[in-house]
Amino acid sequence: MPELPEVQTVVDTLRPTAVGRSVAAVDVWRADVVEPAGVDLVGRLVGRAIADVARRGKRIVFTLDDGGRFYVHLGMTGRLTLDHPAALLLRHTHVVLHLAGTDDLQIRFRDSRRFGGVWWVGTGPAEDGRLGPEPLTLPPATLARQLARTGRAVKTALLDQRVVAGLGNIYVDESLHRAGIHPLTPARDVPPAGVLRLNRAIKQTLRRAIRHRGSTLRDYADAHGNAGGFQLLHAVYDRADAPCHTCGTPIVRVVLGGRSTHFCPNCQRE
DNA sequence: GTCCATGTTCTTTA
DNA sequence: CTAAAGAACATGGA
Repeated sequence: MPELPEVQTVVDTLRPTAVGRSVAAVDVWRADVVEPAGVDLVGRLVGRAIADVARRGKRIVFTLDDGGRFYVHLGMTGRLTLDHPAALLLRHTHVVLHLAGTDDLQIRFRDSRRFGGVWWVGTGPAEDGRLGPEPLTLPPATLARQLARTGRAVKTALLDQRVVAGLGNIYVDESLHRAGIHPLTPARDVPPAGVLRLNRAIKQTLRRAIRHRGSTLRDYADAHGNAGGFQLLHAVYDRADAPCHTCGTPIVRVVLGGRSTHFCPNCQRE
């Protein structure tokens, strides 16, 4: 569910309230969503202040005032919300951070499928060695280099977080449509002009989605519980058989790498 | 009961 | 090593 625009929106709605606040208590209702297994999250967090909340790829990275870091990944159905203590504790709420202060606000992590979780990173250098470059600041030459490394379908390559960090099924389909590139094109066969268009398309698509606070198809909500609005502006995702907004040709849905893939057969030629 | 789902990782197979 | 395909994880909605 949550891809870069959704994660960025959560960070943007969480940061103003969370930064500078101390953690008064931590409830871990399900220890198996916390990694590495057995880490003392309560001991690491209680009494510390939150110095920063940021995004890296699809991760929501918290930095503490002692340099300690942990991140939340929302998986498919995860939510990270700010709640008043009186708010009903909903089913599948796994971790609750109690913030110090007169309002006793809480940051709650809730995830029915539990593909997401909380990862304690520690105080060492940022451990994101497996993540590729950030798409919003990606130079075209870097994208070209990343794509040249593989002959997989460009759609599959862009879903690989080691190639570019933050894109998921929605925004890969949307970006390829905007760039006029067929999703099955082998990544290394995308011509230089196509890489330039793709680089622009990815940035434009993501910025526009962030402006509309992400896409809510089912579960996604920001830290205040509000849904996004970008799903109403999708060009191809979840629009199989509907007319392409550009040319009217029915959008095609195929399965690629086990993921549904949407494209316009007229605007995106092989 | 069936199929599908915005993500990631592992196994199998080539 | 590459990479494709499939399964696995766990839950809920249609």
